[in-house]
Amino acid sequence: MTARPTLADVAARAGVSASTASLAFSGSGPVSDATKERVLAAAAELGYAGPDPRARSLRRGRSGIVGVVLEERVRSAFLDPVKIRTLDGIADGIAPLGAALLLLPFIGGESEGATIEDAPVDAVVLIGCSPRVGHSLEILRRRGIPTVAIEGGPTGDDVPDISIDNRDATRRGAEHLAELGHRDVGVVTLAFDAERTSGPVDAALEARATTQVTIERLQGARDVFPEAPAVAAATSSVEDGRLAARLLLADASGRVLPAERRPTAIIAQSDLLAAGVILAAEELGLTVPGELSVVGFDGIRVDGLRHDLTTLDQPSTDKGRAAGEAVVRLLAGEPAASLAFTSTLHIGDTTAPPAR
Amino acid sequence: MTARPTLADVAARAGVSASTASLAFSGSGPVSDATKERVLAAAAELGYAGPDPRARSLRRGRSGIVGVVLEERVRSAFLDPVKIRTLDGIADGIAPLGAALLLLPFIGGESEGATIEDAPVDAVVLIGCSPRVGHSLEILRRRGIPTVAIEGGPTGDDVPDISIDNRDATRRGAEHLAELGHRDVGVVTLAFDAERTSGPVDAALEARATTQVTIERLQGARDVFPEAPAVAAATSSVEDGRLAARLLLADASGRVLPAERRPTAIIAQSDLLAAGVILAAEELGLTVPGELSVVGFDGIRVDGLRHDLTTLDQPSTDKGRAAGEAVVRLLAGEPAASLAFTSTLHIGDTTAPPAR
DNA sequence: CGAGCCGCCCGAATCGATTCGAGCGGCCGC
DNA sequence: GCGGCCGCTCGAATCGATTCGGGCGGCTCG
Repeated sequence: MTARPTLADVAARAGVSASTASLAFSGSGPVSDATKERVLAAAAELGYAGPDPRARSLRRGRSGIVGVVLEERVRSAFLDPVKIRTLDGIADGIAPLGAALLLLPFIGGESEGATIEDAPVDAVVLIGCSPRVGHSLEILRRRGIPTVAIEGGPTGDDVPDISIDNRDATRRGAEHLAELGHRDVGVVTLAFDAERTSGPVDAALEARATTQVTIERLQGARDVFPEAPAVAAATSSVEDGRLAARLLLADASGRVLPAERRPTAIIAQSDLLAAGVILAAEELGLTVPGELSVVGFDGIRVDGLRHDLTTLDQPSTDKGRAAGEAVVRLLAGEPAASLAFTSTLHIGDTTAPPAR
Repeated sequence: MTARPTLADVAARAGVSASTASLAFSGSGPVSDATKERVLAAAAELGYAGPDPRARSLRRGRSGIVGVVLEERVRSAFLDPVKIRTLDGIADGIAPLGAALLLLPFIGGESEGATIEDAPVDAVVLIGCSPRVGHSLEILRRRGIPTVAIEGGPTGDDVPDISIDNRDATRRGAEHLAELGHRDVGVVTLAFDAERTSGPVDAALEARATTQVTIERLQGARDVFPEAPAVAAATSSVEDGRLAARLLLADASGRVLPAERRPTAIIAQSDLLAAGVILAAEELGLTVPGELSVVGFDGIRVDGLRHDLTTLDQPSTDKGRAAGEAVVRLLAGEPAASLAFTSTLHIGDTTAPPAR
């Protein structure tokens, strides 16, 4: 009695065949009420908990699960408000499927268990801003799993990409700084490559960049400030923003640079990075926005930040929802197109005319 | 060629049997290097993407997936910082498994797809503070799925429960108010039952309560203020906190009650509710903490709240991690015990001596 | 009264991989 | 030179449910 009862056991007890028992459970086939009742009664007596989802999904070819690839440690994804909003939107978008969301860890780790190469999913959403999208796409294409990307960069015709106007939006932020009178502007960027190389951005790094978002946003800044020095942060976090900003504002020994040798404004490619930039500035005795203006990207509220950040407000939830809806369409066999949203410039209290 | 190749196709092409091909892939069995290479080559030519996870999990009896039951809409869970911290901890705790996390929607909806009764999971974590735990437990027990609860209330010996000192902690918060001189204290509670009945709490509602956390925290408040009136909120949100607080602070027409007829302090059972209480107070023209002291529970930072909330800081992440570790132990066939953490009182700027 | 039809149930194939025991050469040792 | 052992490969059973075609008995209509 240790083994869990199977449909066959139930059928035997009810005195019917396994096929009939199956029909009785799924309710679809032509089964007399009396028989169905007998099967249900037998199931109750045996403590049968319904068809095994593993067997069912093998047979049906559908598992009712949609994967979400976070392309980084699950835990750090939970700490990123943009990701959470996006997840929220995805959950909303796939609601008509009634499917559950499987959080897939980044690949390349030493994980034993479920990864993108090996998970029972009907479809997958790649949440980008990541250098690994290319590799993931290849695996999914090979497995023949319908896929939707969010900020995936160039994905090919078979994979709809939900994105925003990264370059235009950043340019609008840069123009806002230019109008205030800023001329010396620095940029703190997201990661460029899979190794998440951090530090000053040079031509070599730009050349081997694989993250579309980083590049587009940098281009937007360069559209207005072609000479702007840039520093890459390893991750989108307050701490890495702080470290990157110090490279723009202080010398090697950690002393603040003289006013003529440091930027009067910094464009950060995420709000978390911007919060780190502000933190670094204040640590160095610089006031914001008096001595340093800061522009972020995302439009989230950063926990613990005392400022109303000037930033580019992007519709994260809408992006997620659109991705979810695209998944639904793909699973229905319909085509799904790529889609681009627009961000709006929110002017807070972290930007002002430069002191000099 | 439309059909995806199977292991049998690969085996045929490599000129070996399916069993040998399987061994070649899993790498464990005794297969000569030459054969393995031939199989791998054949797989590459055919574009075989590895064993089908559905078939594999049917045969192996393991899916490499751990379910997390949020017991409410996925989207609202993402909006609750406590849940997110807990998820973060769970992801950390099950890391040695390399398993992915399946977000299971609350049950009872009209979902077509994966739910707790019907999802290919190896184990499940129930995240509680919810009235539905009892029902969920029953289903999982029936299915024979190892389960760990977080704040699940009485779960039975087979299901470890990870909890905190709800009653003691709330009592410490209440004592803090008593020491400040408060005598008239109100309580805004979480939901009591599956219907999430909101409004004034009476004996009848308490009698049919199914949510352990709500009861324990209420008891903690009553330990110090036995007569404290309580109002239940439908969900742990700022808005529902606001609505509940108005029932304690205003009359039916929405006018603020005279000082002698309203509490000088309110104990809220979550920080989000506390934020709503503060919002309600300010809307009614009451100052915090001057005319109303507010105590929360959780120790999160509430987005947009301008106060440093006095609250009971609970180790949400640690709770999640402990739950994850318990899952690992259960899956290894080892016993896992229940565990209780303790919260610490954080005194912020929302509590002060009463005005009168 | 007989043919046909309809409703209900059963058998068997199938989904795709894993795993255990058996078999088959070849090589080593006696 | 022969028996035994070892290493590799293969067959077949199995995991548990779904599904399709067929068949059987009863009812209806001609």
